[in-house]
Amino acid sequence: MASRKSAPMRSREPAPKPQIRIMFRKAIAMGPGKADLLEAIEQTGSISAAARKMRMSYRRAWLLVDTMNQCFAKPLVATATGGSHGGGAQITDFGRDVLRRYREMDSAASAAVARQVTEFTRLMSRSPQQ
Amino acid sequence: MASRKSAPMRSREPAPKPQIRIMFRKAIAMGPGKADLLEAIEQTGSISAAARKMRMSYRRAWLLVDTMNQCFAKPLVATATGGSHGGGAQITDFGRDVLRRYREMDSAASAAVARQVTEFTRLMSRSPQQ
DNA sequence: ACGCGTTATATAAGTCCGTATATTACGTAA
DNA sequence: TTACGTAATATACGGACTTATATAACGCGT
Repeated sequence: MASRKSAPMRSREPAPKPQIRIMFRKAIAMGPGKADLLEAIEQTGSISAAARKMRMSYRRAWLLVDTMNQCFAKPLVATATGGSHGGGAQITDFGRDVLRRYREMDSAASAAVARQVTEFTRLMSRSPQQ
Repeated sequence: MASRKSAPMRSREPAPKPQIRIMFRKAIAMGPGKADLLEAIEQTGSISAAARKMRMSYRRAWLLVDTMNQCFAKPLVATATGGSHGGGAQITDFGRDVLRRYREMDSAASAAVARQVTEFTRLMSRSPQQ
């Protein structure tokens, strides 16, 4: 038998949804994961707390923030070391603007294909793969 | 210094573009790469020739086809072994319909966010990262 | 002075994805 | 019967990504 690595595992219901990814050269400047991370940083006030909330390693979260900050004209996240709580991170006004624009694009794209996605779903498999 | 794996390498101009990915459980049932592979199979008549054309291994192309065929209600690609040319693969009528619908969704989503993407581009970095 | 929590960085280990390669099965043509 | 090109499958290897872990720097509170 083949290794079947590509076979879809049963995990959750089919949820076809368009994804918006803003590419900058070879890097993903903004996408679903980075947008969620930005919101988590805004809510928690630090990269490490956001990472814990999103169940990812601090290193990965830091790299995602680093990529975002480098891809855009100005930082989306401002960080500080030391202080009463050891430091922290906050989303900048510029970052809030980028996030808002991204969410708007995501909504617009989803709305534009909503009906087609529904029709598409009917074409997909129902029986569990062996 | 950090490993900087996430830093964007200079390769080509920024080309922000929304990507449509149709998820089926944890697998990508249809996306840009699979759509292109379907077209290559249609043009060449075999998985192996399509793989060569797309500069990917036969194994990868076969796995992508396997995933597509398992994610949908009916096969998108029909294969045959043996015969005058050793066999081959062809896109089914169902596959053509899925591909057409996917292309339509992709166009609709791109058109819906075209202007916002243009504005977004202005927010991105211009200087090459160090 | 010391402790604390975070940023920032380095290193090691494991996982996942991809290519490369080899093998078998298959059906038609010569 | 043999040769041929492809599908289908298995294994090994390498690279990229992810986590885990450790360490240093930092600045404020006690």
